[in-house]
Amino acid sequence: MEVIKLAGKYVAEETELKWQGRWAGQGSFKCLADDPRPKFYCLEMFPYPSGRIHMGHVRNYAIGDVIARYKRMRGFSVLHPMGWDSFGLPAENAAIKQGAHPAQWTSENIAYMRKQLARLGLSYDWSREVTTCLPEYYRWNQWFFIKMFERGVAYRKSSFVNWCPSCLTVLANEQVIDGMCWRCDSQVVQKELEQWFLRITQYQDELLKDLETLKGWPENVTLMQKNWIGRSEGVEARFRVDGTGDEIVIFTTRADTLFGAEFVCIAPGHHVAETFQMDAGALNQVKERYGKLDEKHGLFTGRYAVNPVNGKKIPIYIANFVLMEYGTGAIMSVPAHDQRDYEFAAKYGLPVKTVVVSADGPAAPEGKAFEEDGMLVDSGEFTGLKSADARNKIAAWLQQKGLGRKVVNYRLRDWGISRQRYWGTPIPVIYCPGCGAVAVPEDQLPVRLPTDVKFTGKGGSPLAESPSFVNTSCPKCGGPARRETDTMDTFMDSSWYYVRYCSTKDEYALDKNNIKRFMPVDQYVGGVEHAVLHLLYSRFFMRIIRDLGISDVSEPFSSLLTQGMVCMETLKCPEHGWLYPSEAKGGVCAHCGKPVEKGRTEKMSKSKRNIVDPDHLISNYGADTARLFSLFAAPPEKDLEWSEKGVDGSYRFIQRLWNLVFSNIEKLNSVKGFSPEAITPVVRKTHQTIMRVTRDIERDYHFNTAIAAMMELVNAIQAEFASGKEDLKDVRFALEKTLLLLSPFCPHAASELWEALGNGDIQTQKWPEYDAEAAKEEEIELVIQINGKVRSKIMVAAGTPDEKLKELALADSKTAEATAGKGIKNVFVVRGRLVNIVVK
RNA sequence: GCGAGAGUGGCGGAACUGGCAGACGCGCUGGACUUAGGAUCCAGUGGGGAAACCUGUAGGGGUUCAAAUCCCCUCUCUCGCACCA
Repeated sequence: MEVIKLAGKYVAEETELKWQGRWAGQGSFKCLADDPRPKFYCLEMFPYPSGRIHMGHVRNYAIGDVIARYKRMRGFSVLHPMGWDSFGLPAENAAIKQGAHPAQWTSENIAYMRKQLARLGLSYDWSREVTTCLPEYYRWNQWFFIKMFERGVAYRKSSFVNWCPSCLTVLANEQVIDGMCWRCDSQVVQKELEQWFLRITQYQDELLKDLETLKGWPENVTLMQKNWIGRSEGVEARFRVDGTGDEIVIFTTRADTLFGAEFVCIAPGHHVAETFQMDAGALNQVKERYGKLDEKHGLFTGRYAVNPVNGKKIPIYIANFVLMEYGTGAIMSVPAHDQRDYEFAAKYGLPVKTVVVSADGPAAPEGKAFEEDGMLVDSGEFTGLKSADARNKIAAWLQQKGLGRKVVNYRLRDWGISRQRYWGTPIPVIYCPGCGAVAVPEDQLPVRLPTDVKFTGKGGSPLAESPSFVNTSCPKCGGPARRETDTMDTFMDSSWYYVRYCSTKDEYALDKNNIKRFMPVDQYVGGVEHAVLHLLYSRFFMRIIRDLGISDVSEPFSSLLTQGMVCMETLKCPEHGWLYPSEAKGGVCAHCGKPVEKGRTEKMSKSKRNIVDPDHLISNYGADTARLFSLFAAPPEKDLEWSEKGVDGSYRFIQRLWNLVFSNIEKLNSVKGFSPEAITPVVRKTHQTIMRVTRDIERDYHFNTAIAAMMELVNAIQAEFASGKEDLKDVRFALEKTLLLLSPFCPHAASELWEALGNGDIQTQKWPEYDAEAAKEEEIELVIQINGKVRSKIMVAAGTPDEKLKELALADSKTAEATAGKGIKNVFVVRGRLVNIVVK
């Protein structure tokens, strides 16, 4: 090893394995709850164990690891755990395809990926590892479910659900994207099933309001949650159905347009629709187009509704664009002031009555509804009021007459958690013919997944196929009973795992003291794709945990960093389609020799084949390079474009530093223990670099500029050596500080070089301090502008007063040249930087 | 359609509260050392020009002594929501 080093060749693997072995052996990253130092909880979103990590993981975990290591050096007791979000469909699909049991498939994947993470040198406390598919974890999912069931937060109802005919399961609304399954892109259909729901809507106001307290979250994420919750204030108004005793309750946010209602539209599933005698075929047509975006379809019911404000009889339509799930499933249609109603009225030849006019601004363009607020006309006693005022007065009027009331509506719906799948947490409920749905008693938890299940992939819940699982006795009356055979949405698992990490594997899962010690998470790092799903469910769960008296915390994640995607150029062969980079060497297709077309840069994905395998990357360059490049190529929140050449650059930087140390190792070690005697340029640069790196990390983790600063310093050190006039004490000082700064980014190389300088373990070192005085330049370059254009630059002593700067600038020969014959109108001085002379 | 964000060299990206545009890296050009170089080191590198100098941060206008940064308009791209009444 020594020989290799002296030959000036940086060999990453050897060094990295050495340090990884040492850290593991010493338990370097164990976090103890009774540590007297202040805590810092640094968390990255745990992965689904799909088999191998991808570059997105590398980036995510590199970011988190730098933060964890930096905070350790800053004197925090850092909790930095890792685990596995290990329930879910792929394991089951693999079982159907390959016959391996999901448990086996999953644990093999975990074993492999754990090694991959270790190979990256990530500083995790593995004694807290969480694996959600293990009974010791998922029993707590069941426990939470029971607690929610007892409190009425978990409940059962029959409802139309989003059904993916390919995955053969129910999807949450959040998992339906443009009418397609989020996982397999199949068209989602509606199916009626008995389902378990969690009453997240009970917390909707709080979840909305507390978004304001999340100062450490990116605004776009809180905004997405806000829109998702979708609070809107309006009124419900009751429209009597003429000739029957029925009523249709509509919801509107525009009570000011009530006098302009020309018809009423109800959703195809609305209960009043069933009372009407209608052509079944025509009704079915509307139903088929329900929720489809293309065109509006309606069916006149032959009935009329009575507008409560003016007694006007208006036709009732069943319309495909009215959603059953939102509001009351019925609307009043005001074609003059709502674009959708306008289009509907145009299609079916219905009247358009204007009741709001613009006070001063422009009227609506021809063929469009006027949707702005304005002043009321033709609205009885409310005529002449402004919209906002009218909304209040009309609402009050309705309320007083018992014809309506003010309401607040939410877009958010309760969370359906039932899944007709095997590889998830069994829902701990027993159905007894006498007692109904009964929760499994706590002391009988966990309800384990049975192992005698066949994976056919055909319909229904696999658990129903296991008689030993299904048949049981009622916990209440002891009579024969059946178990619930659905399993839970896997988002349950990830909604509270961060709480589980607060205790080690051996400790009680919900230890209050541990949770108090570590919660909330100080820094959470993950992909923006979880902006609503996982992050909203977690916020909901934390409140459940709070209300169960386990914690005082409401918000689980104080600060959130959403890292950008890892992208790469796509390559395409006209004949063979997408190509891996290795199939396109030399710009031609490896299969047919045709020139390769370069496509646009897109998120790395297997289907587009624009991927880099972390294993290859690490075996070619090492973990330090992989980490360094993922942090250097872009700031964390932005997308990162992967570039092989860029990786070379990062590798070369480490190598340069490495060579700098080892080719001067004896000289450097001859001054061990000495400090610089004066503030020489390289010493000053060192202080400046510490300042910059610290600032860049503290300011939203701008690692890319922090790394750039370190590169500058290394370049400066190199120049010192190259000059042949280096002061050994100074360069040793500079190198040591560089290694300390670099150690969170490239921990292995930094450790090795630190040790080579005779310094022991860098892990135990503090983050370096800088001396602001020493960082100050003695001389500054004063920029002299004439009329805003740079005309000259002169060196002046730092701290020169403004008056003197002005004098110097005016005395400058180039200034004289440029101002010759022109009168000086004004002179502006920017302290210590610039003088701008304004001439005629 | 609504909402959010972004547009800077050949490329990824810098530029703190308006004050030298292009840090750092890649690429490229020239040179050194070499049997060799896709290694390493040195120098150069926004565009135009021999030079002084001119010009330049998507496009157009404005504020200012001074604008990538602030204001208005236009264009393009990315993301989120999308018949939510």
